[in-house]
Amino acid sequence: MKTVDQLTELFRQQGLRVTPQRQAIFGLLHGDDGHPTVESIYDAARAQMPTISLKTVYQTVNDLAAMGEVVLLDLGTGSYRVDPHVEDEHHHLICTRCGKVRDVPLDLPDVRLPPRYGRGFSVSAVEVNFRGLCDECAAQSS
Amino acid sequence: MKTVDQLTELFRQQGLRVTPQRQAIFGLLHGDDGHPTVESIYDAARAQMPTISLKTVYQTVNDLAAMGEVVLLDLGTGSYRVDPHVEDEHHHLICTRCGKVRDVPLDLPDVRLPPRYGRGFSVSAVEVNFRGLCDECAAQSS
DNA sequence: TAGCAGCTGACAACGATTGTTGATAACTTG
DNA sequence: CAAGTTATCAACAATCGTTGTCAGCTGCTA
Repeated sequence: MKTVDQLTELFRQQGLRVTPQRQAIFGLLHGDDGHPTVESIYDAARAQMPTISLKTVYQTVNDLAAMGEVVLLDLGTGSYRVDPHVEDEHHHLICTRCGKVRDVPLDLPDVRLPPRYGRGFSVSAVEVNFRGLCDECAAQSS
Repeated sequence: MKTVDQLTELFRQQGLRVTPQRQAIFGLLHGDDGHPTVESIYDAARAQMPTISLKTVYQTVNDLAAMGEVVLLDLGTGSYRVDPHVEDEHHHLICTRCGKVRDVPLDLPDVRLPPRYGRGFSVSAVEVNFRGLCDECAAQSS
């Protein structure tokens, strides 16, 4: 994830204006190594800037995703997860109960589509999802 | 996918009643080797039974999923895909444009979570998604 | 400093899915 | 075979996450 200044510069280069709201979101994402939902970014942003709207957060996050500075993950948890970690290829570990997501820096040269089954498709990405329970949720589900 | 008669028996064993609507859905799923959406099952069912409701289809599909006779896939295409193929382990090839899904009967003994990254999680499933464009969509996106 | 592109934020729409409800239909007991 | 109980049916509306609309305003650029 780039710094606030780098993202500011990037937005200007793209002809997008840099507002205090957007900079607040940049800062929140830069310091976050998790996979926040848009809603949780919104909550954190409101702590600094009570009038910011959820729409603005969605818009900024979508702009960042369009530039490739962030990835919007749809992992079946009901809402997008914003992944600021775009530098290295990695996969995900997902708690099926609470929705927690953890990075798995897994390099899988062997995970390749057998040519026989790939006919008629041009594959551009492979994603691997490990699903299970995190310790906290496993402890709860007594 | 079990036959209509097998599913009828299974529903009775579970204490669920077998209605004509449910049997129609059983028949549609048994003859389908694709990955229909709930909506498309609804459309097909209405051809036989014009008064069936979408809610009934959802309910029946959820019941089947709870029994493990079907898997509800959330592949980021915006709606569930019903996968009647539960006998063998397999993964999926997904067209990012039209949402078409194809089975990939891939056995991946090597896709295992490195223990180092699995701490604090008990993994119960691994899913591999190959994303790309099917030939029809690739031809369209000129 | 002025002007304007375009962002902000309140509101409502949207699609997919689920909850609620009166009426109806299917199993079960006699 | 008949009656009662119970769960399903299907219409309606709510819900959730996300996106569209639009008037007003703000920050860039000249």
